[in-house]
Amino acid sequence: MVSSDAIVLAFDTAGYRLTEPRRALARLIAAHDGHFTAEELLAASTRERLGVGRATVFRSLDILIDIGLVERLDLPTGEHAFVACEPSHHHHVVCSNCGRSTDAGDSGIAAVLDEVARRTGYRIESHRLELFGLCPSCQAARSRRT
Amino acid sequence: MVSSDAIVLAFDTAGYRLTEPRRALARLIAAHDGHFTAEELLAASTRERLGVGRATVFRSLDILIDIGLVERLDLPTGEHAFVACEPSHHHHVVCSNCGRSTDAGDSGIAAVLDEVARRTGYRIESHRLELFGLCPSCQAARSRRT
DNA sequence: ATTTTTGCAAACCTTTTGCATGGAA
DNA sequence: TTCCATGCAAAAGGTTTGCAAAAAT
Repeated sequence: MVSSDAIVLAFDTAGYRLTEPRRALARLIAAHDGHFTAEELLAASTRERLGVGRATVFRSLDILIDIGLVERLDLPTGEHAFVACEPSHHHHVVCSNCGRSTDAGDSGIAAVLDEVARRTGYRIESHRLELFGLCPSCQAARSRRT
Repeated sequence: MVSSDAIVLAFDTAGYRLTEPRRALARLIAAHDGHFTAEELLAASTRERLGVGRATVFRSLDILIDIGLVERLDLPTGEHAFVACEPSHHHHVVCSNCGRSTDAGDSGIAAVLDEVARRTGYRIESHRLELFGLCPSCQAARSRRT
């Protein structure tokens, strides 16, 4: 969970101005505990009459991705979505039912990268790992229903 | 490397009709050894005057993804691209310089999935791993130039 | 003869851009 | 007061859809 303040602070630290639209988006993003699309963010801002324009949503997301506070996801459907995250490691498990996401830590991925480099001769520069599945509470809900 | 014939055969096996546009696309896809976008495929078909329409390109790619002969990639830039692949394992290393792709095998990913499931409690249903880096020949080319 | 597939063009959806205005430093 | 950021609306991409014609079975 990333706090609204952390996002605002990150804008500041990175040398961006603290504007009302950015504060508003920080709040909206922090309020989400799962992934969200740009459109959803825009819709939320419209719903609460925050008056943040479409372009600003995209521009802010770009900045946040740059800063490392938001990560872009590509859902299995091909849709683009985003999740807020701590600016360091980089893997999430996303619940395919409720959309909530959880940090997956390293879990041995570094070793996989080394192994792939060894086998293929490629010099690995970047990677993306996206995991989808049922979170514990959706599993429970599902078995309750059966 | 996937052959044109293998693709045509796969259409047949899966119960789709063997049409001229599909044969043509099979040839074009097999001719690519790196990743390609839908637009590039369309451009290639136009260039060779194969008269395959845009819609058919997208429709055929959808089918091939379904069958498992083509995989959708999301490049670090956010662009959608595709690669032909054997219909089983599922990881590629893509050269960030020339676009060529190579099979990365399993390399311990199954173990990572187990570890993530154990740590997070999620029941992992699917995952996507995309690796980007310099292929051996681009590495060589680069060091030659310095 | 029947059913699938196709090409075309238009519709759609998402993201980006240009530019004058407004706000932060 | 200077420069960055915003909103708007239009443009640009990329993908999908409706439909009548053409091709495969």
